[in-house]
Amino acid sequence: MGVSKTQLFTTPQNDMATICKALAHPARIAIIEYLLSVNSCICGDIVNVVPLAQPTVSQHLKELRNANIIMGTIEGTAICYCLNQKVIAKFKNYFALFSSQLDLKCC
Amino acid sequence: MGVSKTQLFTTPQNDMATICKALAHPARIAIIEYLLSVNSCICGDIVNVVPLAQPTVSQHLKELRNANIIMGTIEGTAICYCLNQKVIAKFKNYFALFSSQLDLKCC
DNA sequence: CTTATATATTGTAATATTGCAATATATAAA
DNA sequence: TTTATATATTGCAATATTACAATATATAAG
Repeated sequence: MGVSKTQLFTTPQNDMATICKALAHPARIAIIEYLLSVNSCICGDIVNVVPLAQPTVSQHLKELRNANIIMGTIEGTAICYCLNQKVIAKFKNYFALFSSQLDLKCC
Repeated sequence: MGVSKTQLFTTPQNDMATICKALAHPARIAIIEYLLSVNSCICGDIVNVVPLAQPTVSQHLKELRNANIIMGTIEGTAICYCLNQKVIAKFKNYFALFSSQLDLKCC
């Protein structure tokens, strides 16, 4: 039907899927890499970092905001964007847990 | 247009986006969690673990296979599924790098 | 107030994803 | 060979995603 049956899964499962979905596009990966590379919040110029049209970048930023991966605050004509450390850390811890369980016996 | 402009981004960026996309559904997260919980390869019964119809589960397994996150080998009437430790580890290391860079000065 | 700049929203077309019934395939058991 | 079991594939409808032109909004500068 085109709609994920989210109600059939646990909240943590849905949470992880939501974060992954927000990262499931190279433009959004590029945005996050840029935010990490400057090691601070940045005001403006995200549009220049991503090789897509301005409305498209704005749309990708919105998805990252909706997933709580970044936060934006208005700063004059520009908008200051920051990573949400909590969500990124949560994500990292989840996969650290994954890989710590990865001493499988076969294959 | 509905197609991601992957050629505009780097290979690592596209790789990460591809892995995230494969994990961007609670059913696929559930499948991976199950594979981790049994701490081995499992033959059969994945369909019983996910509350969706058999063809739908088969489709989700295919996507995980295409993204190289799991591998399946035929074992009689069943199929043995295993996690691909390399890809999971790559993913984990990527986000470990992310979080190690997360000592931002502001926000 | 007017103009320039930065970002968001709307509308729309192309394509992808999700879910499942129906069906196919392939091996094991009888 | 026939039947049962496990998994995959096909076809289709509903919905979501991606991209961008056009337009809107909002602040700063003149």
